[in-house]
Amino acid sequence: MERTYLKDLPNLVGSTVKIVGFAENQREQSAKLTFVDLRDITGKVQCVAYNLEGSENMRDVTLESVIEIVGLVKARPEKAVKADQQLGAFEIEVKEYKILSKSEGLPLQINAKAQNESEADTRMDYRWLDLRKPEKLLTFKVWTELERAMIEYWTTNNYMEIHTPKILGAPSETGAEVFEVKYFDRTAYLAQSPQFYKQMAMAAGFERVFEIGSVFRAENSNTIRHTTEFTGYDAELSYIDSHFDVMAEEEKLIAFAIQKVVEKYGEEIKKTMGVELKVPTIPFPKMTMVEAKTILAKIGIKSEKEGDLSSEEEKALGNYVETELHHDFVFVTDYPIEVRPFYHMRHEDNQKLTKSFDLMYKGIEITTGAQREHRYEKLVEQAKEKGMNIELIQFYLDFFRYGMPPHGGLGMGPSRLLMKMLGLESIRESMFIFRNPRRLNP
RNA sequence: GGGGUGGUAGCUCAACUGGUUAGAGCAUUCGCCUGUCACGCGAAAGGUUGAGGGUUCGAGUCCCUUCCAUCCCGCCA
Repeated sequence: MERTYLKDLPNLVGSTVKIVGFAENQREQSAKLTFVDLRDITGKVQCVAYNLEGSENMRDVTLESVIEIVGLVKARPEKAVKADQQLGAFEIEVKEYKILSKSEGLPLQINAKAQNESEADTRMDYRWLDLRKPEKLLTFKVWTELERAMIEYWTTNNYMEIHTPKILGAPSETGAEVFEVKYFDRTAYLAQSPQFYKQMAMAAGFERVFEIGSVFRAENSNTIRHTTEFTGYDAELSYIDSHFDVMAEEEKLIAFAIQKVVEKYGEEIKKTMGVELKVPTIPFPKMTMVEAKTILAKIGIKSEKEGDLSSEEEKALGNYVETELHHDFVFVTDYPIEVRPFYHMRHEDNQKLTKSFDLMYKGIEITTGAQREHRYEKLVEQAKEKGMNIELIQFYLDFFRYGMPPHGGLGMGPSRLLMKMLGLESIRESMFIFRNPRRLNP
């Protein structure tokens, strides 16, 4: 007998079906009558076992056990439906059931009986149980659609997908700290970014590339928006005139992807998470760092350091953009060279400023991008000025010696984007499995 | 890495100024109950109060050390 998804039950009243899932709740009404609420990936249904012969009448079903039920789909008695808020107008009259895998006493409470959600640390220890909650599952349905839409955007706009090595002979120089790994008798590094290789793709004539891959940051950061290993979305494109071309691509990409998410899950997100997800308008607001600082000064946020935004400033700017410009996103451009890596291109008329940008979303940074310096001599000069070990990065500099198109690109953190899209309280909630400086399991 | 807050049963929490045997709900096990839906009723089991040291007649409670968690800052996406 074929398994039936719970969402399809309303069309199957009167027929006998086989359903499978987790036992979310169990109510022993008597020795002869037991209710079990079954949950699968599409929904929930109440299953009624009355006086079953040759079994324990579902009294042996512990919470979260995996069970298989064969039963009759019935409209629920009218009285029962009125009283019920949680479960639908249909139920299953159990004919037979099988416990496929019995659950022990749970280490955290995951059904409606839980008065408080378990602490984050406990939930992360038992992430697979935490994720059984339908609202947590939704995060990853949304992630899937977001990523699918971005791939659709990229592939229909002539980007090629690449996969670059994560074990590197030299750090990828994003400015972030790097993990060392033993590589036979040498030291290798985990990629902080596919930066060098997506630029190599430009040298290879790919013109436009994107990559979805893991990035590693050896930073002892303990905040709700940091993690030591996360998925990065990277894009790089050739023959641009400036960083504005990169920003134009990114805003189209994000608006397209969010639109797809809203179309598919907007209602469900509103219902389960209480968040009204808006499709952002194009173009996104843009301002230079100097302009951002001026605005912040005007609204009374003191600047802690020149040429960069503190997290307080990022939040304040996010609020300002939301209330004054009615937008969730804002590009901040023209960062000074001190806070940017050597490969960012500088303005022709101001060698102190880079043709770079960060994209802020609801007060946090989700992207860094720039036009890259593609002229070999200039690049070497900037690397030296930054005190780079030229020998160590010569393999990268060589990409620029035999003709390199002008290009630029960006790196985005989807887990941060998701966190803000869905109003999650921490980045660990938007990741399948979370890593921080201390957590290596599960 | 710096700072704040916290750590009590499997989970979520309680325990007044230090005071007898550290409690409750849920979960688990057992008993009762034909319509519950956070079902209800009864019972059992469950604890080195994160760890180590100290003060005291007496420490979950006060002090020191240490570990862990969490939030904020820094770093960054």
